[in-house]
Amino acid sequence: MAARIVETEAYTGSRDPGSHAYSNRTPRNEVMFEAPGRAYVYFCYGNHFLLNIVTEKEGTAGAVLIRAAEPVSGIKTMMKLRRTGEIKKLTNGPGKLTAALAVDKKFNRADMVGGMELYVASSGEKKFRVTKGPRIGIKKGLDLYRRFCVKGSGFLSAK
DNA sequence: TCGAAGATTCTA
DNA sequence: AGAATCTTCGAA
Repeated sequence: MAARIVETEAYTGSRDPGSHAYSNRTPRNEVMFEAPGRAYVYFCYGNHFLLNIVTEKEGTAGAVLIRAAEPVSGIKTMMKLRRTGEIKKLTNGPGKLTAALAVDKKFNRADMVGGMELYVASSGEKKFRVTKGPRIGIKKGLDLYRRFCVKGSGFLSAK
């Protein structure tokens, strides 16, 4: 299965109050300080996994949260995993996205560049507009406009 | 060791 | 609008 990422949010380390890596380096956010291109998967609210991609060089905390995507292939499988028949609800939220792609804790720290099971690749597309705005679902760092989405996509997160 | 908070989602 | 649900972190 594959999906086209349409919405992301950036989280940096020490300067970003909304980031997990803001205060201290802990076992959980450890991955954010490691080599770029890794996956940072984190379990939240007792029910949901959230998928991030580490972006900054080793030693500097930074990651990009994948908030929403547009299903491209393997849609049947995703519907099974998500238990819904509506394509638009398959991956239009960070927790839903991980459920649809079967991403869980075992992918934490996984290589997303050269990885086999989970990886990111360029679609080659260059004709789309990106809009930015305040991030969603957090209470700190709202003054930082680090949410980026593909303008006009019908697969953006619900909130 | 305990309590509180959290980058969410679904249901009533 | 509110609950479900559980891991993680920081304080005691």
